[in-house]
Amino acid sequence: MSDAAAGTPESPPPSPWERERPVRARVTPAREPLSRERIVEAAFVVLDRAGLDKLSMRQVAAELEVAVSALYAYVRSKDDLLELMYTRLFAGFTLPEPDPDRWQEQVRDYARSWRWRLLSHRDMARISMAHVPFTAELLPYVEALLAIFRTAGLPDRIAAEAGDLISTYIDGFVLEEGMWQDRAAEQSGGGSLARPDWREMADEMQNYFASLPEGDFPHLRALSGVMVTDSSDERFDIGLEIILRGLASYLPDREA
Amino acid sequence: MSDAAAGTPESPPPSPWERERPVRARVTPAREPLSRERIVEAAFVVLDRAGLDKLSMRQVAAELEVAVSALYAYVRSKDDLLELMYTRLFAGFTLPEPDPDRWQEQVRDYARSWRWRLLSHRDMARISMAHVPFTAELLPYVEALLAIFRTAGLPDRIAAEAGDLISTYIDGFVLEEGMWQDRAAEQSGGGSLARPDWREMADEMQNYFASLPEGDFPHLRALSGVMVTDSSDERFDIGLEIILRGLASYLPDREA
DNA sequence: ACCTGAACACCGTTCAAGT
DNA sequence: ACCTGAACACCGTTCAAGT
Repeated sequence: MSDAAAGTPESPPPSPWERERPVRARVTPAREPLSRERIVEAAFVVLDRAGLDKLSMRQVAAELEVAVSALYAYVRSKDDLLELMYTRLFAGFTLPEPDPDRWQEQVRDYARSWRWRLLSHRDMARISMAHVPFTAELLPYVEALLAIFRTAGLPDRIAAEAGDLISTYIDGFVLEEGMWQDRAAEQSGGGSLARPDWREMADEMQNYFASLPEGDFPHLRALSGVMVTDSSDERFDIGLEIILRGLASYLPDREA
Repeated sequence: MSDAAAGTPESPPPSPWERERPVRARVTPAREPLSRERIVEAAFVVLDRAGLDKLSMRQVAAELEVAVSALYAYVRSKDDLLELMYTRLFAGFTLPEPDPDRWQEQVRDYARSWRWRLLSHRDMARISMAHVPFTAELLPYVEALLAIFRTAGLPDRIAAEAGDLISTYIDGFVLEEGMWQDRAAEQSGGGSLARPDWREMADEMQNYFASLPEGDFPHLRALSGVMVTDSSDERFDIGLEIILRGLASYLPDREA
């Protein structure tokens, strides 16, 4: 049917309740209406406060002071909500124009800032691991990363794998970071307001390794000092460097 | 108190119920008693049938034809059970004596067989990702892997990171494999008896990439043929090779 | 249009009670 | 000693009903 055929042109006739809205007789502060955005926001609040294992639709609803069932008008399922959170973590993220002479630095920058994003919300790496960025909203990021690898001159099969490899590395690394943090938190305090006591845990772990029987665990004992360090930034960069060197080995020899 | 002080020497007096056991008047087949081993076994059965999301203490109990509460005499919690499953996946796993001349092959063998172990049970990679092999039972495996890297001549900081990097890669790769399988299964059948239709899915994904607008996704389009292949074995080996080459770059130059 | 209340079919964990 | 039954405090999701 054409536009002309539809009786009222721009908008459908207002429903009885819509008509009453302009009055704005809100004595009580009248919360702003629900929306996907507000739900996702509340979900992040619950996530940071309680962790992924306690992130429930009911808790999100409570955070919004709304009945649980109300959420389902905006969100298909809990899985859907988690995917929205994953997608939102990319918001405002930018990848540079590929520069073949600086591809390693560009990948390093990407990896570091993606790690920071993951660290900005509790258990975010677990959510990230469970998703694959092949949705319409996220494909541009995949494209931009592949652009860096391909422009650098990596063979196609390597470039295709490189994105996956780097992403898995980042997610996996941050996931583990989170596990140590959780363990430190539950050890030192028990409650939610316990500060991680990160350093104390690293010391304890080093003592654990160092206390192993010499005959059975020579290598673990030897590495006890470097296995668990208090600066995980350094450990992150080392793993990243290993991957970058591996990738670089596939580059056709470049002449000056 | 000494042994002599305790009235009955070897064993405590039998309880009333223990006393009745020798009669063996079992008309009904009388299930063998519960044990950690039996519980873990049942958990694997439930896992393979229903997946991790539906693996519940109640389902495990049902599998054993026992009340849920009975499990808690053998297992501290569901987390504890998952850890036991993780540990059991290592059972019988062996790592070779480190041979500096064959370290790359040794790591390849390790990675491939660990991947096969993960693939032997549904969602096992997700369970693996959530754990760290620093328990008393699993430390020998960590030691053996570190032995390969250190004996090969890798610097300590690199060797310490290498184990983590490889393990994360394997878990992450298999995790993703599982996600594709799940997606293929729910697409092609819906029920539990649906065969994955793996190839069909790969084709569909390739078409998806190939159908993207040329201007916006030149690299994804160019790589559509290699991003999703029907043989993930090959993709696994490529990622592994990238890591191995990166590690090898830290080796002091070896003379012939 | 937008939200609530109640219900359904599940969870993990505890604990008194049975044999 | 070993297990059961019932209870508690939760889940995700649906759907008729309210305004």
